[in-house]
Amino acid sequence: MSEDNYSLSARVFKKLRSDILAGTYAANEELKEKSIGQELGVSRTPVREALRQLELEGLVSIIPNKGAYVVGVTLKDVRDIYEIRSLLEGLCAKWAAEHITGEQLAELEETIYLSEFHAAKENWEQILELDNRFHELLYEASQSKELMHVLKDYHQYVQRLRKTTLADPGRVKASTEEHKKIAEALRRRDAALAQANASNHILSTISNMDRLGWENLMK
Amino acid sequence: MSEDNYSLSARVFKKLRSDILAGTYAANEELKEKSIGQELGVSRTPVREALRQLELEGLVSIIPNKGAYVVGVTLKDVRDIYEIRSLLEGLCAKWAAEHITGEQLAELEETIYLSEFHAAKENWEQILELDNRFHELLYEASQSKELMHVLKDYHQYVQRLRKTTLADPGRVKASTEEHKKIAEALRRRDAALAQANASNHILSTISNMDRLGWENLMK
DNA sequence: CATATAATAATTGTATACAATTATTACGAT
DNA sequence: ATCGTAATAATTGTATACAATTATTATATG
Repeated sequence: MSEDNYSLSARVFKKLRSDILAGTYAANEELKEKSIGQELGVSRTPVREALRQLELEGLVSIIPNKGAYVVGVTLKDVRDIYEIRSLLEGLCAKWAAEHITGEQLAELEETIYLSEFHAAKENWEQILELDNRFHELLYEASQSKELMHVLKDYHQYVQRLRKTTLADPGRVKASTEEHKKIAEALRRRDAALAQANASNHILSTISNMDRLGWENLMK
Repeated sequence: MSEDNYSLSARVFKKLRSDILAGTYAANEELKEKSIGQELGVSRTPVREALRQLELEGLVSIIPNKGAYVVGVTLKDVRDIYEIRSLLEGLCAKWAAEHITGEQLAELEETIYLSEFHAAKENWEQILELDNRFHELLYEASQSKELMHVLKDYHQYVQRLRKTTLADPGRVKASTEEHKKIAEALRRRDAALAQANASNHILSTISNMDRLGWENLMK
């Protein structure tokens, strides 16, 4: 397990979440506190805390006095989440249009500029990082704690897929163009346009995945 | 604390969440594991598990090795959540239009019928229960695990306010009419209309709260 | 052989003990 | 008196011990 300075609970939580999302465990597989603790070299206590958190995330189902079971993430789940995100990223952009600062706008445009730079060199890691940064900036600019909270959750959720989809030159180019349109609308303070552009941006991600074939993406 | 057969962790979680949402604790107030455990007559273990869960819900902020602090729910938070819900309940109704069964539709209409009955008698408790039932039925009919998950979360979140707003004869009547419109659209399998009606239903709840004055609602 | 039931083991739930970290107090130097 | 620092206390983090519950096995009975 990673050797950073997070608590054991937090590390177990991250590890399990990542493994579940990566499909390491079969759906409905039982997660026994003892065995997981042994695998990760920790006691049951941090494992229990992690499992309780995963239950709230909906990745694990806990039956009292019985056990914790993996709730698999299906293709439909991911699709639904993108549909939900489409609406919420739209709302986020709308609110961002009303609140974004010049500084934030400049940062936003910088991520676009850098994306084009790294796209030419096919630096997929940096591109993914910049894409994350773009969206996180929008979340902050929305000035809504609640919206930021739910969107960050979903963002984590689909992180694994994003790695695949953003390693495609064609999609990166299209995605960057969509980011540009969002930024333009924000600069014009056109809330409705920003909303539509941001919403469509997520919808076109879905189309792209349809094109690539979800089955491969989900492995 | 309630004497049902849930685990201590679950009971502490519910109690703390309810207290935080009810404004029992001041914003940024520190929640010490020992004192909370003593108040509730349990050890630190279930308290810790509850606090970790509340952190994920965004109701508590945990600083490693320091402590857990209450994240207050502001008026703006609640407003934002209703805006978010407006979009998601719309999406939910759209999907429900595509998947709802005759049986579910019948149940939905029954809640409307019973609401009118209890409205006449001003049985606020039953009305709230029926309103909950109406929305939960929609969640199920959407056939989307993810949408159901997020909507149920928000539903819990604003539960306290709903008690107040649904104890107003005028609002109950209007709300029931809106439920009727949603059900009608579902019966016609008109997804777009169902979406619009459900979305507007939440928006009119916001208007109603504006009318009543949020300050009073939040106490 | 199939089934019911008692005995045993395994697992989760909770409390407590100890370790690590942070907060508070006491005390001395300037 | 103020600041810095050591000593002490309080709090969180983790592991372990014990209790309660559930699962498994063994055994008896028809």
